[in-house]
Amino acid sequence: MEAKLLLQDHIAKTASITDEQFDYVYSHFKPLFFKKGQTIIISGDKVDCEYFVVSGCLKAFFINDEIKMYILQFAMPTWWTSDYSALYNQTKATINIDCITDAEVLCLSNDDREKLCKEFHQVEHFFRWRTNKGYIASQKRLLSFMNNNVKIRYEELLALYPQLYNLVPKHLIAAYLGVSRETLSRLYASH
Amino acid sequence: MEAKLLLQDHIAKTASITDEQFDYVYSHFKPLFFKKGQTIIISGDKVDCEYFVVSGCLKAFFINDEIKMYILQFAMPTWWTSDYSALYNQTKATINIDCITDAEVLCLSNDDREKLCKEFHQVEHFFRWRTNKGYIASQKRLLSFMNNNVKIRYEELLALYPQLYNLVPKHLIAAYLGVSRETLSRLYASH
DNA sequence: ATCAGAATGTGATGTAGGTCACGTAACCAA
DNA sequence: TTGGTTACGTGACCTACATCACATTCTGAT
Repeated sequence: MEAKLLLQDHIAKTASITDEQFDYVYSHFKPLFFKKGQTIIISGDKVDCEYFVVSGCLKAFFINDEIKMYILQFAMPTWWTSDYSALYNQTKATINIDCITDAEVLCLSNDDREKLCKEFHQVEHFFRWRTNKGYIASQKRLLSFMNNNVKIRYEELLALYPQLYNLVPKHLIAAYLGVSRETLSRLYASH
Repeated sequence: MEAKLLLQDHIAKTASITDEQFDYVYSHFKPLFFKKGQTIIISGDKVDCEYFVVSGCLKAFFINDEIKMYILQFAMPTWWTSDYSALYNQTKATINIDCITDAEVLCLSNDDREKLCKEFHQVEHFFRWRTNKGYIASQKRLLSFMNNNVKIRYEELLALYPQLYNLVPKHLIAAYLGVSRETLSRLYASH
């Protein structure tokens, strides 16, 4: 689907704004096209924008000791991603975001988001709900981390995102689950 | 501090509303007083409200297999708590909330929150930011879970909430860290 | 004051998952 | 086509933490 329509549909699910209002809102988004492997945010960067994924798949990840990688989020179409901690607190990025596949995203600056939220009550409403869903999902994942072993977490992940299995290399799935690639590999083996 | 003032100050940090507006907003909150050990939400309940802590300390926790407890949140004064997943999705509670100490809370129903958000743009603004901060904190805790061992997580927790050490029993701290009480005890020993 | 139930400490032992090492297969790019 | 990088599997071994068992406070209700 075209970027503009995808975003409009996405917003329409939680907020009612007119076509004219949406045109204005949309004018603040900048379409960007990335190739597989390209970097969007690197740790240490200044972070100005958040990103709405139109197509492709991104990963938001943290690198520890220059060695281990932990994936915070796979960002698929209609998902939003950024280093929100850096974005809202105006600090340097501590995580990285790059492209697992070729990707099209819509970029919205922090200033523009706040401006739009101020101008349109419905836009503020939309962003409240979006964040809310993210918060609930994050709590759920945290609980799963504490409560479930790797095998169950792996099955949960595949149930939630069946596409991932064929889309992203297994060692990235391991990095999302917070487990070594060897352990994940042995999990398959035992079926 | 008095409940009303505490809430007003808390909201004023992110949203500007007049005294008259706040009086109206506040009229939707119901003050509740609980004794140590009392239960606020039990798994399986219908969840209608969220709670703003005025004094005391609550815990939001999950029980697995009727045996193991995992603490999602210690709720201290000016914190909000509820089973947000159940509250927003209108499903039954999957977590419990009870009182670690005597506590005073202000109760706000889901319907009233949505009503107030609709009536006052600034209230919607406030709740967007509150949720945002929660989301960022949750992501940070998730990362810490993946990245750090128990000792570091324990030190992080005490750095963040020094009061906890004397306020809550150690086995609850263990349940927050997602570790057995024995392991936590041995951590102290090694100093 | 007393007694039951929490909370805490500590040893012995088990285990999930990490780390290291090595091999093979797939995928580009020149 | 070839050579290099990335992905993936698998064995041997290690370690952080869980579990179980029991002893020792501490605390709160009668």
